Amino acid sequence: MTSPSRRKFRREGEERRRQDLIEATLDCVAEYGLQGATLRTIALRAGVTAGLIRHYFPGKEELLQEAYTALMGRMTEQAKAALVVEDASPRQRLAAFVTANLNAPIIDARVFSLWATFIGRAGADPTLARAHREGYLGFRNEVEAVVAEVLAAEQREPDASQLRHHAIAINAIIDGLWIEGCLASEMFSPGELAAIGIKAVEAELGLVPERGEEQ
Amino acid sequence: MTSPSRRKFRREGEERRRQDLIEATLDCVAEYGLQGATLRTIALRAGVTAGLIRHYFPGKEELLQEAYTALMGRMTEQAKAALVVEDASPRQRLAAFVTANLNAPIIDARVFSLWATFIGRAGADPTLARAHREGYLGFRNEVEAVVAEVLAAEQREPDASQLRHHAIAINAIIDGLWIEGCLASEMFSPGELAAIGIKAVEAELGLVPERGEEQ
DNA sequence: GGCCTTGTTGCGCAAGTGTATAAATAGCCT
DNA sequence: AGGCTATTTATACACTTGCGCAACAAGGCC
Repeated sequence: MTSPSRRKFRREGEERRRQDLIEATLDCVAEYGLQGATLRTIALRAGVTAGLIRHYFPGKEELLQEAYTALMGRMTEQAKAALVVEDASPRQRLAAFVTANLNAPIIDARVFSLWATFIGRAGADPTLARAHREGYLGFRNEVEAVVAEVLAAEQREPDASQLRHHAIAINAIIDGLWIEGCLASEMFSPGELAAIGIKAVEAELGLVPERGEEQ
Repeated sequence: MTSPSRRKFRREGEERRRQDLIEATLDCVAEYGLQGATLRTIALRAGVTAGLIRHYFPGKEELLQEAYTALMGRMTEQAKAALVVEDASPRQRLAAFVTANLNAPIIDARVFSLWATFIGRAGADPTLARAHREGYLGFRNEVEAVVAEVLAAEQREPDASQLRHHAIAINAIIDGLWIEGCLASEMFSPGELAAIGIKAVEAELGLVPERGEEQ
């Protein structure tokens, strides 16, 4: 009676298993890199055996694709969510947007590791390149819309080219600070990155400091 | 006489071979990612057979380490080189620095792919993390020095904290624009990124536009 | 309760991996 | 020209990889 030691298991719903497998994949990529994210490692993390993966995904590549899509979706979703602030002036919304993007959970070493690992393949993988492009443009368009509101509230009427340049610059400021925050969070005191970001963004837009702000 | 078909080869100097192998490694990582950079692929690219690699490097890991070190060295060297401009005002040197960092050869898809691939492992590999930290701080200190000169020339006397914040912000602006330039160079007209960068940097420092510049 | 579907396991396979080591030969020294 | 030596090739090996497949059992249905 000692021989038939087959592993016990539970049947999970399809959506649940797919979610778990995708999450396990992201965990493995973040921790061990693309090379360390093997089917067996992923399966181990998800609490199943490797063979099961092929029951839900045609192959490893498709699993990675879906994992990256899920990651990007979550990132842009979180970022944009910071823009919906009730009862706030355009300028306050912009500041809240910057602040949200320069604090947890968007400043996060794991997410950064994932982003870098995947984006590094964008040059060779057109699918990744397009995914990034869409995410980036979506993000930038959101920024541009808020910038337009902020400047309108200041009675200024920038043309399309100026608006675009502002959006590109502000996007760069946020991205650049985001990277540093993720890579070396202990080098900055809490809220410092957000403060730097807000000042830089407001300087870019030529906004005068609000009364009560120190120079 | 037909049997002894052994591959012909040339003996190269040690330094030359090491350089070639490192370059081949970077090529493979940029093109196929860390997982695609196998010893056989690297050797093929370098025009030798796989076994030779172990004659120059203790193992694959050491080869990758040296390749990354070489890459970082080249990047920071190029970036800093843009700062040594003769007969120029501090403000002109800062503008030249921004311009140099937002054009070829620093804006380059291959270099970006390499940077992202390696930096994605920084979270798990302390060696990489330290290498980045040193490169980043060196870069930022250079920026801070120029900023100090620029502000001094404007008769302004920022304290250390303000100086640091300016350097962090300017660094972020350059990094953020660099990424976008590398990932989607065709989205920007030539010189556009540099123009955006210079304006953003000068706004951050509160410099008034030079006469002759359009708004 | 027994059956039936299918989610899940376990194992095997061919290809590819990094490493080790012996055999060959290119090129310098004399 | 001939030999010496260290660079280079070639082959072997143990291991991991993604994938295919057949057996198995969990849980709903009658």
